[in-house]
Amino acid sequence: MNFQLRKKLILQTLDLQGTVEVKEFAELLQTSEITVRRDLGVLAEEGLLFRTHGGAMKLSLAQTPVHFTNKAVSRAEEKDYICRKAAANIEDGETIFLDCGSTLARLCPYIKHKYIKVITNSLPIVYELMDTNVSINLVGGEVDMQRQAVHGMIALEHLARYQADKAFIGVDGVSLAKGLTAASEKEASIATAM
Amino acid sequence: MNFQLRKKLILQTLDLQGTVEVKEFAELLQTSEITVRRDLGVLAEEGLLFRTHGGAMKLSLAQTPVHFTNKAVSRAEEKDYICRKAAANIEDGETIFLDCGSTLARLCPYIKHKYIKVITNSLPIVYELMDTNVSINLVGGEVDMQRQAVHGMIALEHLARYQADKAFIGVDGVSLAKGLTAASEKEASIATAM
DNA sequence: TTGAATATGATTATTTTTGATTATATTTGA
DNA sequence: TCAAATATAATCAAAAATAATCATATTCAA
Repeated sequence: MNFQLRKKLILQTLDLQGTVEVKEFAELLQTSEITVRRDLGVLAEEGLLFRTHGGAMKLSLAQTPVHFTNKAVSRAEEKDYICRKAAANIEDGETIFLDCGSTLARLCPYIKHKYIKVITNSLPIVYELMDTNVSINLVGGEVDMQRQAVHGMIALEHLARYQADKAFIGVDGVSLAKGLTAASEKEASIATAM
Repeated sequence: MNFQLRKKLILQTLDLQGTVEVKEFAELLQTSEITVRRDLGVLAEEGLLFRTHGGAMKLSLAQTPVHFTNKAVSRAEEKDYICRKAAANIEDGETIFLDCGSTLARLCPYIKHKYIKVITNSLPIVYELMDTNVSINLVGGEVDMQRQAVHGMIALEHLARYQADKAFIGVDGVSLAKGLTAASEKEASIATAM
């Protein structure tokens, strides 16, 4: 019984049962627990399963649905710094465009007490600004579940009907040669429209 | 039964029932109450549920303002009955309008597995149908914080551009003399447009 | 055959998970 | 408002799983 075979069996069982246990597998494969652990470790490293205490789970089982409030933000400190700087440029009475994205969502705590009008396509922002002084205009159109934002042609048309004092947009890349860049046409078109 | 599995079960039950109790779950999961409490604590920390005394609540139920929550709990059984009846009339492939309101929001659990297209102005509905098979078109316009819905002229214009197979609308009153009535012009205009 | 590379197993610390216990806080009902 | 009932937090201890380390086999090539 070599690694390849064990790997195959582990993944097969996982696919069938959803979970496997180290003990159970050590017995089944006639090997030691530490070997099974090592196998699971390698497979987890390869992204083929989710390692748990005492065994492993199928990836699809381990994933929890993404919700508005629960996004583990990377570079949180840097983003907060940017947001404080941005918020300092927003004054009462202004109308501002807010793009979708994790950085922009973090802007909310800094502006929620201001008497401003926000036009946005981002659902997390709408939720963050619920029950605050900010009045919100939500861009309509197709809801992109993954990005938790509204996109598409209708959204662009909606934006075209409004005018704001300032726009705060998210970008995925910055370079001297190309300037600001986005990861997809969806995001780029909204940012451009704003 | 490890943490990941318990987590999965807790979230699943929460999604289905809206609330869970520590005692109930300790028995169901064959574990101690303190372990369930710890699990709920972790999940609350991750922003996946709202912790209550003695158990936990679904975020969408807990987060909504008092007004909405109160409406949501009253006559829950009757509303669920209506929703089941309504859901039975929705078939895969259809496009439906969904009005805002507490009754309509309760329809979501019954339709989330269907392959349909929903056009709505209700934010709780968008939230409930996030990460489901349903594709959502969100009506744009002014966000009414109290109703957690989009209203106004732009919303009506947005609606006018779409056509659906069926519309499910909320009403505040029924009488032989006046027919269906709404509590405000805002709600009435959206329902009429749909 | 030798020796290096790899795989496996045993042993021991260390970490994680869980449950028991006691003190504190919250809820509920009179 | 108060007191009983209930739930929770805090602390500790035990059990289980894992990591780390080293030793032993196995394989493969020169």
